[in-house]
Amino acid sequence: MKKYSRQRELILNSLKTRTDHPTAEKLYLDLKNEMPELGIATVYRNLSELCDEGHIIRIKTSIGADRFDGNTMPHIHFKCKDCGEISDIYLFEMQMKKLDNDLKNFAKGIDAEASGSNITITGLCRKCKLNKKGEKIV
Amino acid sequence: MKKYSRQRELILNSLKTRTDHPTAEKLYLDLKNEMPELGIATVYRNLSELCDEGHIIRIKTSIGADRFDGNTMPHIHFKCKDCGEISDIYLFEMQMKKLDNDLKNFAKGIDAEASGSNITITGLCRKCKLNKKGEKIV
DNA sequence: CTCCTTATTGATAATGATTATCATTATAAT
DNA sequence: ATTATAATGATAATCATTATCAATAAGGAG
Repeated sequence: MKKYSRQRELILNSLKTRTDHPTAEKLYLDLKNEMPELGIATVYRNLSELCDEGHIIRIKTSIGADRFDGNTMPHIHFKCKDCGEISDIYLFEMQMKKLDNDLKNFAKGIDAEASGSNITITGLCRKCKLNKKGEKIV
Repeated sequence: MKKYSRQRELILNSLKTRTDHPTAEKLYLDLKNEMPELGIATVYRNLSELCDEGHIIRIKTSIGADRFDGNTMPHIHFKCKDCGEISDIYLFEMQMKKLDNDLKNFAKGIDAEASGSNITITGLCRKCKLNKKGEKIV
């Protein structure tokens, strides 16, 4: 039977309230301030469980450690090629439905049945776009 | 200055002709038959380079080692939740253009500039769908 | 409240995947 | 041929994550 734990609540709560997408280690270091006895294994363990249970989302990146996202509302991600930051992109319900429908049809094309999807757009974020412009001027 | 190497050619060639999406180790083991002196570090090294140069694609999976895809034609991936197999889904030019356009617009929504994307649909592949049906009958 | 079962923890060892190091070898220009 | 250096292969090192396990904490039952 599942038991309550302060650690798990802290981890989930923290992920639900912060809007960045921290790695397990970043989250561990941050939470260690609030709960110094916290162990890093506990963080990894709970993050994996919370993913399995669908309370949070694991984001694989092409380099480095996995990131975690407490926001389970359907959304897609944008990763900046320059600064590496990952941002959320929320779609309007209509857009999301259309996209969902498209993906389901693509899967049908190979006789498969879609149940989920993972979309990451890459490119330049707003900040890095501005930086690039600055470079050209000088 | 870039120099030719038999190993790199073998690796790239192999990936271009096979349609599965092998891990670095799988590829290494297969190629070791053709070239017994091949080292696994060489495989990892060349795979990373070939990715950087855009000749192949790295596929991150939610569990286990990265997979590599010699097919750089625009396409998306389908990963079966049951058997873990990764298949290619090719879109018609029209579909692809529409999808591309949609993604570019989503990025614009956060003032970002899209230059690429990574789409993986998850669900049940054809084979595993049939297996599931078989289970229910018995 | 106290006892008891067992889920969960934290420390750390182990693992898996990948990258770094470095002496040796292969490539290509002179 | 000679030479400069890119690339290799063996292996050590690193990084991220999971497994192990004794100690602790949660939450019934009596």
